[in-house]
Amino acid sequence: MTAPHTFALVDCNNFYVSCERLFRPDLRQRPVIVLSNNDGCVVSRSAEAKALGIGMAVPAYQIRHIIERENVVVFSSNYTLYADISSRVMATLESFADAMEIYSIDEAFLDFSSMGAGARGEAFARHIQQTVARHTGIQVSIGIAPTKTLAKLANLAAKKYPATGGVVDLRDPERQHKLLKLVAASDVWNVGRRTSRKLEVTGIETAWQLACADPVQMRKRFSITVSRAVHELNGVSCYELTDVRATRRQVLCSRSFGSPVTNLESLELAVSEYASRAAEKLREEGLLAGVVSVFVRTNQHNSHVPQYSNSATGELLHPTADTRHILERSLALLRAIWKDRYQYVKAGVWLAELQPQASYQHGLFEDAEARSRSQSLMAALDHINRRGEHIWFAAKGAGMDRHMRREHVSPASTTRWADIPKAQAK
DNA sequence: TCTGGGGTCCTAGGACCC
DNA sequence: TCTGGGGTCCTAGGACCC
Repeated sequence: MTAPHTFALVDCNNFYVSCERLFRPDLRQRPVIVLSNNDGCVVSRSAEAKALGIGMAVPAYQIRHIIERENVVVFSSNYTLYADISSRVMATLESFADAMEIYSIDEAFLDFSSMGAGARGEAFARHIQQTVARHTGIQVSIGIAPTKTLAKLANLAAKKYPATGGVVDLRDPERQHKLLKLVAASDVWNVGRRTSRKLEVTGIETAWQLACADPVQMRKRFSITVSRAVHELNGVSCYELTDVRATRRQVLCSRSFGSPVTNLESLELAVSEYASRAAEKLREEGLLAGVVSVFVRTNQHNSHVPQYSNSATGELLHPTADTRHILERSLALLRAIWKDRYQYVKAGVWLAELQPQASYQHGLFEDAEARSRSQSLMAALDHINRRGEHIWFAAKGAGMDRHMRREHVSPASTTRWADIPKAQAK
């Protein structure tokens, strides 16, 4: 018999808001929110903002009255800052377990399985909490359990009930049952809005009822995902720790426009930008792409406007990370799906069939010399762009970012010299 | 007027093969 | 005229996550 798993899910509290507050301690008791790109939706809220009834993912314009009446502090998202703080948090967490999976910018699963019983309980979790806070200023919540799904729920409880001090150890079955009866089925990991509505029809409303369901029946009536959720709620682990970076399947770069775009030239400009950025991401991770897709769409939220949405996919001649090849193919694909007389609000570029550059065997008819020249050119390009003196290929222009709304952005406090706060000398 | 961006996994159905 | 069955692979789209 194999030893039972122990997973810890560590999740940063109100992550983006917490990052902003690091440099604005004056905002500690104030309601603060962070908006998505284009200042579109709410993506992070302080406890005070949640208390005002501001929901997650709510469009900003719908809560304008609350913002004004309650004097809510609003930030545009500053991903450079958040990524930087995130990597500091993750570096700290890494030292506490043999294996770790970075699940998102503000969450990581730690594997406590191989650690001694004493070194994986509540006291150890509090030690992790304190260390992260001391190193980064960020508060985290920690849920401990025998499956990832239960660890997620433990984390939810740690956030929901202040008396826990942000740590819940859910290894004890009695405690599991108690919690499952308190939370809704829709709070379970991988049970989204769609599935929870269907579950309700069959009389399943709480996590406990879901846990009591027959996994074989759930597999038949719903999906393998729901059946796994049932197993995991019963302490049977279906999801192992995975190395996300090593298995990455796609690279996507897309953006909504600040205002609708009607002419091909503007779309070409946007797609060029996204293709360039996607190619850069490929190179950052040492990958090559075999396939590229381009998509465009009109505003699906506005029913008064003619709707059009389309995508096109094409193979690259050889697997490549060369901006020029990806750009050329992307623009050809865009022209194939572009139609006149529509108001476009979004476009994007996908790269797929990725493989590590290191293991790539080039084809018989491929020009090895050209490939080596391409790599040198791309390396030079990346070097210059990292210095902040952006250069680009002719098609790219000065970029669509000019059109993006970003009215409340904070300074790049930790990544740009000029923006680093200065200590006052007395 | 104003509704994000970047991912993964699963499924159904079609093409194709023997 | 009658017109199988089983398998694999691929793709588009859906559901979900943060």
